[in-house]
Amino acid sequence: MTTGKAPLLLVGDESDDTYRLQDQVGFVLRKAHQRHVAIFASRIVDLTPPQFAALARLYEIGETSQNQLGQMIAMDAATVKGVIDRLRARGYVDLKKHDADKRLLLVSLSAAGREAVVELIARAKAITEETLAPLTAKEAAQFLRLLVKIA
Amino acid sequence: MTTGKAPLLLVGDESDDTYRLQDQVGFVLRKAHQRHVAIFASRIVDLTPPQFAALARLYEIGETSQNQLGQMIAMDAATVKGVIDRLRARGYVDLKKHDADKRLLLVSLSAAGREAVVELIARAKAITEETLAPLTAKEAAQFLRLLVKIA
DNA sequence: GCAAATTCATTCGTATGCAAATGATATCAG
DNA sequence: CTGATATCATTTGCATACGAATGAATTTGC
Repeated sequence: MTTGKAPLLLVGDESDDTYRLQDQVGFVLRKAHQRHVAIFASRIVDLTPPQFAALARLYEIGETSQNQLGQMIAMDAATVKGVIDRLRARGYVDLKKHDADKRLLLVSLSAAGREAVVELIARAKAITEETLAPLTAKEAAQFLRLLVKIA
Repeated sequence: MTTGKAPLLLVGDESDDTYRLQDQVGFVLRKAHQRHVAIFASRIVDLTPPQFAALARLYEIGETSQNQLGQMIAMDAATVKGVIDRLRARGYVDLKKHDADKRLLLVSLSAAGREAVVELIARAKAITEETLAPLTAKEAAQFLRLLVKIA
Protein backbone atom coordinates (compact mmCIF):
# COMPACT_ATOMS: atom_id res chain seq x y z
CA MET A 1 0.00 0.00 0.00
CA THR A 2 1.83 3.05 -1.15
CA THR A 3 -1.15 5.37 -0.95
CA GLY A 4 -2.41 4.89 2.56
CA LYS A 5 -4.77 7.82 2.43
CA ALA A 6 -7.86 8.52 4.48
CA PRO A 7 -11.21 7.01 3.44
CA LEU A 8 -12.38 8.19 0.05
CA LEU A 9 -14.85 11.01 0.12
CA LEU A 10 -17.92 10.63 -2.04
CA VAL A 11 -18.28 13.62 -4.29
CA GLY A 12 -21.58 14.80 -2.94
CA ASP A 13 -20.77 14.28 0.71
CA GLU A 14 -21.39 17.74 2.11
CA SER A 15 -21.78 16.67 5.69
CA ASP A 16 -18.12 15.79 6.13
CA ASP A 17 -16.19 18.56 7.81
CA THR A 18 -12.80 17.54 6.48
CA TYR A 19 -11.24 19.60 3.74
CA ARG A 20 -7.82 18.74 2.48
CA LEU A 21 -6.45 21.12 -0.07
CA GLN A 22 -4.30 18.43 -1.67
CA ASP A 23 -7.42 16.43 -2.55
CA GLN A 24 -9.27 19.22 -4.33
CA VAL A 25 -9.49 19.11 -8.12
CA GLY A 26 -8.58 22.72 -8.52
CA PHE A 27 -5.39 22.44 -6.56
CA VAL A 28 -4.23 19.29 -8.33
CA LEU A 29 -5.27 20.71 -11.68
CA ARG A 30 -3.05 23.71 -11.03
CA LYS A 31 -0.13 21.47 -10.12
CA ALA A 32 -0.61 19.25 -13.15
CA HIS A 33 -0.70 22.30 -15.37
CA GLN A 34 2.50 23.59 -13.79
CA ARG A 35 4.23 20.30 -14.39
CA HIS A 36 3.19 20.30 -18.01
CA VAL A 37 4.46 23.84 -18.54
CA ALA A 38 7.78 22.85 -17.01
CA ILE A 39 8.05 19.88 -19.36
CA PHE A 40 7.18 22.12 -22.27
CA ALA A 41 9.82 24.66 -21.29
CA SER A 42 12.48 21.96 -21.04
CA ARG A 43 11.84 20.80 -24.60
CA ILE A 44 10.84 24.03 -26.35
CA VAL A 45 12.93 26.81 -24.92
CA ASP A 46 12.11 29.74 -27.14
CA LEU A 47 8.32 29.59 -27.15
CA THR A 48 5.64 29.36 -24.47
CA PRO A 49 2.69 26.93 -24.65
CA PRO A 50 0.22 29.71 -25.57
CA GLN A 51 2.55 30.95 -28.31
CA PHE A 52 2.91 27.46 -29.70
CA ALA A 53 -0.85 26.95 -29.49
CA ALA A 54 -1.36 30.02 -31.64
CA LEU A 55 1.14 28.82 -34.23
CA ALA A 56 -0.25 25.28 -34.27
CA ARG A 57 -3.79 26.53 -34.73
CA LEU A 58 -2.81 28.89 -37.51
CA TYR A 59 -1.02 26.00 -39.16
CA GLU A 60 -4.21 23.94 -39.00
CA ILE A 61 -6.65 26.55 -40.22
CA GLY A 62 -4.73 29.22 -42.08
CA GLU A 63 -5.62 32.88 -41.81
CA THR A 64 -8.12 34.22 -39.24
CA SER A 65 -8.88 37.31 -37.26
CA GLN A 66 -7.04 37.87 -34.03
CA ASN A 67 -10.15 37.51 -31.88
CA GLN A 68 -11.32 34.38 -33.63
CA LEU A 69 -7.93 32.80 -33.19
CA GLY A 70 -8.22 33.67 -29.52
CA GLN A 71 -11.52 31.85 -29.24
CA MET A 72 -10.07 28.79 -30.90
CA ILE A 73 -7.18 28.61 -28.46
CA ALA A 74 -9.12 29.73 -25.40
CA MET A 75 -7.65 33.18 -24.93
CA ASP A 76 -9.54 36.39 -24.40
CA ALA A 77 -8.91 39.38 -26.62
CA ALA A 78 -6.46 41.03 -24.27
CA THR A 79 -4.37 37.91 -23.88
CA VAL A 80 -4.25 36.94 -27.53
CA LYS A 81 -3.09 40.40 -28.45
CA GLY A 82 0.04 40.07 -26.36
CA VAL A 83 0.76 36.59 -27.68
CA ILE A 84 0.39 37.67 -31.30
CA ASP A 85 2.47 40.79 -30.68
CA ARG A 86 5.35 38.63 -29.50
CA LEU A 87 5.01 36.17 -32.35
CA ARG A 88 4.99 39.06 -34.76
CA ALA A 89 8.12 40.51 -33.19
CA ARG A 90 9.83 37.22 -33.96
CA GLY A 91 8.60 37.16 -37.50
CA TYR A 92 6.45 34.05 -37.07
CA VAL A 93 3.17 35.67 -38.07
CA ASP A 94 2.02 38.27 -40.55
CA LEU A 95 -0.73 40.77 -39.80
CA LYS A 96 -2.94 42.69 -42.17
CA LYS A 97 -6.29 44.43 -42.12
CA HIS A 98 -9.36 42.83 -43.59
CA ASP A 99 -10.47 44.54 -46.78
CA ALA A 100 -14.21 44.46 -46.27
CA ASP A 101 -14.48 44.58 -42.47
CA LYS A 102 -12.03 47.17 -41.25
CA ARG A 103 -12.37 46.07 -37.63
CA LEU A 104 -10.69 42.73 -38.27
CA LEU A 105 -6.98 42.13 -37.92
CA LEU A 106 -6.06 39.07 -39.95
CA VAL A 107 -3.28 36.83 -38.64
CA SER A 108 -1.43 34.21 -40.62
CA LEU A 109 1.78 32.23 -40.42
CA SER A 110 4.82 33.71 -42.12
CA ALA A 111 7.18 31.42 -44.02
CA ALA A 112 9.42 31.34 -40.97
CA GLY A 113 6.41 30.56 -38.81
CA ARG A 114 5.36 27.65 -40.99
CA GLU A 115 8.87 26.33 -40.95
CA ALA A 116 9.06 26.61 -37.18
CA VAL A 117 5.75 24.84 -36.61
CA VAL A 118 6.72 21.84 -38.66
CA GLU A 119 9.87 21.44 -36.67
CA LEU A 120 8.14 22.03 -33.33
CA ILE A 121 5.29 19.58 -33.76
CA ALA A 122 7.65 16.64 -33.35
CA ARG A 123 8.80 18.05 -30.05
CA ALA A 124 5.24 18.82 -29.03
CA LYS A 125 4.38 15.15 -29.43
CA ALA A 126 7.24 14.27 -27.10
CA ILE A 127 5.94 16.83 -24.61
CA THR A 128 2.51 15.21 -24.67
CA GLU A 129 4.12 11.84 -24.10
CA GLU A 130 6.27 12.95 -21.22
CA THR A 131 3.32 14.64 -19.57
CA LEU A 132 1.32 11.43 -19.79
CA ALA A 133 4.27 9.20 -18.92
CA PRO A 134 3.05 8.46 -15.37
CA LEU A 135 0.00 6.75 -16.89
CA THR A 136 -0.39 3.55 -18.87
CA ALA A 137 -1.74 3.90 -22.40
CA LYS A 138 -5.16 2.81 -21.19
CA GLU A 139 -5.12 5.25 -18.30
CA ALA A 140 -3.95 8.05 -20.55
CA ALA A 141 -6.85 7.51 -22.92
CA GLN A 142 -9.29 7.40 -20.02
CA PHE A 143 -7.75 10.49 -18.47
CA LEU A 144 -7.94 12.48 -21.65
CA ARG A 145 -11.57 11.51 -22.13
CA LEU A 146 -12.50 12.76 -18.67
CA LEU A 147 -10.29 15.83 -18.90
CA VAL A 148 -12.08 16.91 -22.05
CA LYS A 149 -15.37 16.63 -20.18
CA ILE A 150 -14.04 18.83 -17.41
CA ALA A 151 -12.59 21.47 -19.71
CA MET B 1 -22.86 9.34 -32.20
CA THR B 2 -22.30 12.80 -30.86
CA THR B 3 -18.52 12.61 -30.88
CA GLY B 4 -17.77 11.59 -34.39
CA LYS B 5 -14.05 12.24 -34.12
CA ALA B 6 -11.18 10.83 -36.10
CA PRO B 7 -9.73 7.43 -35.17
CA LEU B 8 -8.18 7.39 -31.72
CA LEU B 9 -4.47 7.85 -31.62
CA LEU B 10 -2.50 5.46 -29.48
CA VAL B 11 -0.31 7.39 -27.09
CA GLY B 12 3.00 6.12 -28.34
CA ASP B 13 2.19 6.37 -32.01
CA GLU B 14 5.01 8.58 -33.25
CA SER B 15 4.69 7.63 -36.87
CA ASP B 16 1.39 9.42 -37.33
CA ASP B 17 1.84 12.85 -38.83
CA THR B 18 -1.40 14.25 -37.51
CA TYR B 19 -1.26 16.71 -34.66
CA ARG B 20 -4.42 18.27 -33.38
CA LEU B 21 -3.92 20.88 -30.73
CA GLN B 22 -7.33 20.17 -29.19
CA ASP B 23 -6.30 16.59 -28.45
CA GLN B 24 -3.10 17.40 -26.58
CA VAL B 25 -3.07 17.03 -22.79
CA GLY B 26 -1.38 20.35 -22.24
CA PHE B 27 -3.96 22.30 -24.17
CA VAL B 28 -6.92 20.61 -22.52
CA LEU B 29 -5.25 20.87 -19.13
CA ARG B 30 -4.95 24.60 -19.63
CA LYS B 31 -8.61 24.88 -20.58
CA ALA B 32 -9.74 22.76 -17.65
CA HIS B 33 -7.72 24.92 -15.32
CA GLN B 34 -9.25 28.05 -16.80
CA ARG B 35 -12.74 26.68 -16.31
CA HIS B 36 -11.99 25.86 -12.71
CA VAL B 37 -10.63 29.34 -12.03
CA ALA B 38 -13.77 30.84 -13.55
CA ILE B 39 -15.98 28.68 -11.31
CA PHE B 40 -13.87 29.69 -8.33
CA ALA B 41 -14.18 33.37 -9.16
CA SER B 42 -17.95 33.08 -9.48
CA ARG B 43 -18.28 31.67 -5.98
CA ILE B 44 -15.45 33.37 -4.13
CA VAL B 45 -15.17 36.88 -5.42
CA ASP B 46 -12.67 38.48 -3.10
CA LEU B 47 -9.90 35.86 -3.15
CA THR B 48 -7.98 34.04 -5.88
CA PRO B 49 -7.35 30.28 -5.83
CA PRO B 50 -3.69 30.71 -4.82
CA GLN B 51 -4.68 33.07 -2.02
CA PHE B 52 -7.25 30.62 -0.76
CA ALA B 53 -4.75 27.78 -1.03
CA ALA B 54 -2.38 29.67 1.24
CA LEU B 55 -5.10 30.31 3.80
CA ALA B 56 -6.37 26.73 3.70
CA ARG B 57 -2.89 25.33 4.15
CA LEU B 58 -2.12 27.65 7.04
CA TYR B 59 -5.39 26.57 8.60
CA GLU B 60 -4.33 22.93 8.32
CA ILE B 61 -0.81 23.27 9.62
CA GLY B 62 -0.53 26.47 11.61
CA GLU B 63 2.55 28.66 11.48
CA THR B 64 5.37 28.13 8.94
CA SER B 65 8.00 30.03 7.05
CA GLN B 66 7.02 31.76 3.86
CA ASN B 67 9.19 29.55 1.68
CA GLN B 68 7.99 26.36 3.29
CA LEU B 69 4.39 27.40 2.81
CA GLY B 70 5.23 28.01 -0.82
CA GLN B 71 6.54 24.47 -1.21
CA MET B 72 3.39 23.06 0.34
CA ILE B 73 1.13 24.90 -2.06
CA ALA B 74 3.39 24.60 -5.10
CA MET B 75 4.53 28.18 -5.42
CA ASP B 76 8.08 29.39 -5.85
CA ALA B 77 9.53 31.98 -3.51
CA ALA B 78 8.78 34.93 -5.77
CA THR B 79 5.15 33.94 -6.25
CA VAL B 80 4.38 33.14 -2.64
CA LYS B 81 5.75 36.47 -1.56
CA GLY B 82 3.22 38.37 -3.63
CA VAL B 83 0.38 36.17 -2.44
CA ILE B 84 1.32 36.60 1.22
CA ASP B 85 1.78 40.33 0.76
CA ARG B 86 -1.78 40.64 -0.48
CA LEU B 87 -3.20 38.44 2.26
CA ARG B 88 -1.32 40.53 4.79
CA ALA B 89 -2.70 43.75 3.32
CA ARG B 90 -6.17 42.34 3.97
CA GLY B 91 -5.33 41.37 7.50
CA TYR B 92 -5.74 37.62 6.91
CA VAL B 93 -2.21 36.66 7.93
CA ASP B 94 0.32 37.78 10.52
CA LEU B 95 4.05 37.89 9.83
CA LYS B 96 6.93 37.81 12.25
CA LYS B 97 10.61 36.97 12.23
CA HIS B 98 11.89 33.70 13.60
CA ASP B 99 13.77 34.17 16.85
CA ALA B 100 16.61 31.75 16.28
CA ASP B 101 16.95 31.83 12.49
CA LYS B 102 16.74 35.43 11.38
CA ARG B 103 16.35 34.46 7.72
CA LEU B 104 12.91 32.96 8.28
CA LEU B 105 9.69 34.91 7.93
CA LEU B 106 6.96 33.13 9.85
CA VAL B 107 3.44 33.27 8.49
CA SER B 108 0.27 32.43 10.38
CA LEU B 109 -3.45 33.05 10.15
CA SER B 110 -4.82 36.09 11.93
CA ALA B 111 -8.12 35.85 13.78
CA ALA B 112 -9.82 37.36 10.75
CA GLY B 113 -8.02 34.89 8.53
CA ARG B 114 -9.17 31.92 10.58
CA GLU B 115 -12.69 33.24 10.53
CA ALA B 116 -12.58 33.73 6.77
CA VAL B 117 -11.23 30.24 6.08
CA VAL B 118 -13.97 28.53 8.04
CA GLU B 119 -16.57 30.38 6.07
CA LEU B 120 -14.82 29.82 2.74
CA ILE B 121 -14.30 26.08 3.03
CA ALA B 122 -17.99 25.43 2.53
CA ARG B 123 -17.88 27.39 -0.69
CA ALA B 124 -14.67 25.66 -1.72
CA LYS B 125 -16.44 22.32 -1.48
CA ALA B 126 -19.14 23.64 -3.79
CA ILE B 127 -16.44 24.79 -6.20
CA THR B 128 -14.91 21.33 -6.27
CA GLU B 129 -18.34 19.86 -6.93
CA GLU B 130 -19.18 22.23 -9.74
CA THR B 131 -15.83 21.63 -11.37
CA LEU B 132 -16.45 17.89 -11.30
CA ALA B 133 -20.12 18.18 -12.22
CA PRO B 134 -19.64 16.96 -15.82
CA LEU B 135 -18.50 13.60 -14.41
CA THR B 136 -20.32 10.88 -12.55
CA ALA B 137 -19.12 10.11 -9.03
CA LYS B 138 -17.24 7.11 -10.31
CA GLU B 139 -15.63 9.07 -13.13
CA ALA B 140 -14.69 11.86 -10.74
CA ALA B 141 -12.88 9.46 -8.44
CA GLN B 142 -11.10 7.90 -11.39
CA PHE B 143 -10.20 11.28 -12.81
CA LEU B 144 -8.78 12.54 -9.54
CA ARG B 145 -6.72 9.40 -9.14
CA LEU B 146 -5.14 9.87 -12.58
CA LEU B 147 -4.79 13.63 -12.19
CA VAL B 148 -2.77 13.14 -9.03
CA LYS B 149 -0.44 10.84 -10.94
CA ILE B 150 0.04 13.47 -13.62
CA ALA B 151 0.64 16.34 -11.20
C1' DG C 1 -31.99 54.90 -43.37
C1' DC C 2 -30.78 55.59 -38.87
C1' DA C 3 -30.41 54.97 -33.91
C1' DA C 4 -29.26 51.12 -30.88
C1' DA C 5 -26.82 47.21 -30.09
C1' DT C 6 -22.88 44.38 -31.22
C1' DT C 7 -18.25 43.20 -32.54
C1' DC C 8 -13.28 43.93 -32.82
C1' DA C 9 -9.08 45.49 -31.25
C1' DT C 10 -6.65 48.06 -27.86
C1' DT C 11 -5.33 49.70 -23.27
C1' DC C 12 -5.07 49.65 -18.22
C1' DG C 13 -4.87 47.50 -13.82
C1' DT C 14 -4.25 43.47 -11.04
C1' DA C 15 -2.63 38.73 -10.07
C1' DT C 16 -0.20 34.60 -10.81
C1' DG C 17 4.19 32.14 -12.33
C1' DC C 18 9.06 31.48 -13.25
C1' DA C 19 14.16 32.57 -14.04
C1' DA C 20 17.86 35.00 -12.42
C1' DA C 21 20.33 38.05 -9.45
C1' DT C 22 21.18 39.89 -4.77
C1' DG C 23 21.96 40.45 0.24
C1' DA C 24 21.53 38.53 4.76
C1' DT C 25 22.06 34.71 7.54
C1' DA C 26 23.27 29.92 8.71
C1' DT C 27 25.75 25.71 8.21
C1' DC C 28 29.60 22.92 6.88
C1' DA C 29 34.43 21.44 5.97
C1' DG C 30 38.83 21.38 7.20
C1' DC D 1 37.78 29.55 13.63
C1' DT D 2 37.02 30.57 8.87
C1' DG D 3 36.24 30.23 4.05
C1' DA D 4 33.01 27.84 0.97
C1' DT D 5 28.18 26.49 0.55
C1' DA D 6 23.59 26.62 1.24
C1' DT D 7 19.19 28.67 2.51
C1' DC D 8 15.73 32.38 2.85
C1' DA D 9 13.59 36.35 1.38
C1' DT D 10 13.46 39.96 -1.90
C1' DT D 11 13.58 42.25 -6.37
C1' DT D 12 13.40 42.64 -11.41
C1' DG D 13 11.93 41.28 -15.89
C1' DC D 14 8.96 38.80 -18.79
C1' DA D 15 4.69 36.18 -20.09
C1' DT D 16 0.09 34.66 -19.41
C1' DA D 17 -4.82 35.68 -17.87
C1' DC D 18 -8.93 38.28 -16.97
C1' DG D 19 -12.16 42.31 -16.00
C1' DA D 20 -13.36 46.71 -17.41
C1' DA D 21 -13.25 50.69 -20.24
C1' DT D 22 -12.69 52.83 -24.87
C1' DG D 23 -13.04 53.98 -29.79
C1' DA D 24 -13.83 52.42 -34.44
C1' DA D 25 -16.59 49.83 -37.48
C1' DT D 26 -20.47 46.84 -38.50
C1' DT D 27 -25.01 44.89 -38.01
C1' DT D 28 -29.79 44.99 -36.37
C1' DG D 29 -34.32 46.64 -35.50
C1' DC D 30 -37.84 49.27 -36.69
